[in-house]
Amino acid sequence: MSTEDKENQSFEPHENTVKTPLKQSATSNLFLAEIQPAASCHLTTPPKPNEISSGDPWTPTANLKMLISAASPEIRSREQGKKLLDSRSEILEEHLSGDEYEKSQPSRKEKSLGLLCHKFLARYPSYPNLSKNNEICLDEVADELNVERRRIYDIMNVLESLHMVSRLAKNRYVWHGRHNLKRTLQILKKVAEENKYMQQIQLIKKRECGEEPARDNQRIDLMVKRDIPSNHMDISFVELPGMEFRGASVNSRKDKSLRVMSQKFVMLFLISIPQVVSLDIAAKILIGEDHVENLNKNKFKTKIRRLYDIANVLSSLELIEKVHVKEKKGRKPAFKWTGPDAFSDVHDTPSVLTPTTIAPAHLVEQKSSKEHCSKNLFPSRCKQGFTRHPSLIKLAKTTQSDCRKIRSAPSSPIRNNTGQIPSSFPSKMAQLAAICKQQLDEQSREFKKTKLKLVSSPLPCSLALPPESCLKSETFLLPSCVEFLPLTHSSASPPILPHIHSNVSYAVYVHPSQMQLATACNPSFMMQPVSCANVVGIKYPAETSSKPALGKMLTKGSDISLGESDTLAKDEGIRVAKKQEVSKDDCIPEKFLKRCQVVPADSPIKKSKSEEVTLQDMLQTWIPSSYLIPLSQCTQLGNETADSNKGKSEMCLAEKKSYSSPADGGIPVTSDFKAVNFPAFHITPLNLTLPPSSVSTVPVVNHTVPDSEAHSNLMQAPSSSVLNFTLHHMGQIPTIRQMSSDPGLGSAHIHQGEECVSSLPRNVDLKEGKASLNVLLEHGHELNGKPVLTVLSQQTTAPITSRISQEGNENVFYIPSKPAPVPSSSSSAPESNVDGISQGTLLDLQRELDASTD
DNA sequence: CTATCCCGCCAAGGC
DNA sequence: GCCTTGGCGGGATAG
Repeated sequence: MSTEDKENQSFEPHENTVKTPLKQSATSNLFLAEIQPAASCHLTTPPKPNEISSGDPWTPTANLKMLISAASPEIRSREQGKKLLDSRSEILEEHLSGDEYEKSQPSRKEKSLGLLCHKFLARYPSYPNLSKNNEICLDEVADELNVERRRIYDIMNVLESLHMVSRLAKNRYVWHGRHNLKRTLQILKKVAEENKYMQQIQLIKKRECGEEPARDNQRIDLMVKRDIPSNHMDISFVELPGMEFRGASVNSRKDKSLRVMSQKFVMLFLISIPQVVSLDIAAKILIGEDHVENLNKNKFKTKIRRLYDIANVLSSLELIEKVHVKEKKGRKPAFKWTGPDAFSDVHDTPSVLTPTTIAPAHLVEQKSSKEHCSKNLFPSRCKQGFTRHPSLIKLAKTTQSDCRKIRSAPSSPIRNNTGQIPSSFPSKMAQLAAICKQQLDEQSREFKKTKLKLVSSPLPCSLALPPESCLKSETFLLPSCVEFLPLTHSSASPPILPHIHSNVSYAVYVHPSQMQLATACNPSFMMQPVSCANVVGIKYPAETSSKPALGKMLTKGSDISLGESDTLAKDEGIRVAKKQEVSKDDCIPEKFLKRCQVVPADSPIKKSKSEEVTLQDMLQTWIPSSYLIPLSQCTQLGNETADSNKGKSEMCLAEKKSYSSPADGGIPVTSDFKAVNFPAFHITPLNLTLPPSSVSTVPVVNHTVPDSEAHSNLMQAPSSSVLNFTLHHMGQIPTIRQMSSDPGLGSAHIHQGEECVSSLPRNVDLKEGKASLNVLLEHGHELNGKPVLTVLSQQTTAPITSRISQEGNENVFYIPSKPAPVPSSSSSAPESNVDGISQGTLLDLQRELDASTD
């Protein structure tokens, strides 16, 4: 805590604050001093004057402390800090009379857990940038807030119960903010319902208010146990799917009762109507679940104490607020839920709980997560701790390994990115500061949303939205910002596809790995990377030419299954121009193989033909990390699209969507969309000098990749591809027409199964390109006369060398392969391959295709 | 007086 | 054995 912290706070003039009435100022200053020891000395006062002052005889404890301090430098430094305060205390004591001194002590309130939590929360944004380092070092926090670590643990446990933080390692947590909150609440509510908490509450209320007011707690306990399904007892910590394993290895304690208690407490609110829970009822319910046969007053008292602790934190989170309920006996302390509403049925809220664009295999994994969750919730009567599903241990290790990798990357603490409240505030001011801080965060987020809209980068609309509302969305999304950064890096991203408009041509960006994966997993779906651009032609089945469902496919949400895609592949004859010749063993990640196993190609799940299998389904299934790039109307995007999508994107943003990465090994992850403008350097591979305005019109949402970290994020590559692709299309990049071939890329482009080539290309050397483009053309024909798919990928570093040509009436287009790249270049500069398609090429292609469809 | 909850002891368990 | 973590309850303070 230093001056820099003050500087980035809007509460800078805290000096004035301490000029409050004298009596208050004493405490205030002390309070200030307590959390800001570096502050001017005249304001500082010791928090613990009675402790170990130099003249006092040493108590055994003090002696021990000294010994410990001597042994551990860290502790020593901590103790020195304390001593400093203590010495200040002495000094102050000398100058103040006993009475004054007592008054100078920070009041109990100023040391409350709630206030501490406020201060803690003020340090972090409610909705942090998930791609940044959001680590929390407990030592630092404790130091800066000038509290014992013990108190921080209390806060962390409650926050952890809401998945606002997760344990990363010893002494380290990750701040998630409220990104997970709604989802957590939904899960908790569902668990509460399954757990019949409502009945328990009613039962206890009946006991209290009814004919047996004097029932002893034991009797109630027995009643509850008898009336409530037995399997609810000993609910373990409710994990959030996708977060099960975070730091699991360091979650040594199996009985983190505060976390569990906190969750249960929250559950009570979520299922209560009205959402008011009195402490004693909560305590009784919580005790009841703990098999406390020998329930006694002390147990109850202790429970109440803990509930106060939890309630304080929840109050700081503004999830509950203190109220009093009046009863016969008088008024009882209670709390009212003021947090967001949670819809209990997770199935009904796919946009939140269920990935909207998940691949089929992921559904299976998600189910596993749910099972895992319920396993923890209902651990078959034996007390079960924080356990890991055995089948996912390996994945967890991978994830953690990735976590470590990420953590090892240069990063700085986020401490200052939101500013801190100057600690030198009276409690009310500090609370106000915390609250204002949160509001500012909110405003900041709103501002980002607005900005996002202005750059015409609409987000994918919620599945809950009527598809029509998104039909005009000319945007596509880059990989979603996986909520948990390590996962983001470690796994393929979920496919975030735009709402496909049948009248719009699309290109599909496929991540190189996905290219291989898709072909490996389903041979019937072949893609051909066309050289530098890795343009892959996908033949869309003719049977689906009447695709009314293109726009509504998103409504299927999580129902998208392999079966659909498989049906599509088999029944409707997906064919691909070429199959990339790749050794599966070489390039198929284990995860994906797993997926393939989980969902065999012959999946019996089939959909009736009446139910349209859509292009998007197909993509989601086989190219989970693909992105649709609308080819048409790009030039109109600037205004119309932005306007038409303004509201939609807002709506989309309003709800925190969670998507699961289909390729992350089954660990569902959530994502949060954020608009990030293309950093200028994304364009650099082309050596373009684009005015910001040009970039701003690019209807691209590139989230998760902060500019500063783009270099380390795999997902940034698509950005450049996409951007340049769009720029090509928009004609902002001069056309380069070249013929080339691409023997490189380590993958041979074997032209096979090409049934649709109706004419030979002018340049025989470019059969590969021809095949690919031929398919492309077919796409156009079959989707309302528009070309639909061009699959872009990026694996090369060679410059743009492609060309499109038209082959008479057949409209056979070429995107020839590029010249053989330098073998070693394939891994050097992924962005430079952006140039895969010549600038005017796509534009030309579009024009020609448009013309051909007339 | 009750309500509230700070405080820190001390044990569990990991390294 | 040290350290982190957190259960726990005494007892102080607020109302």
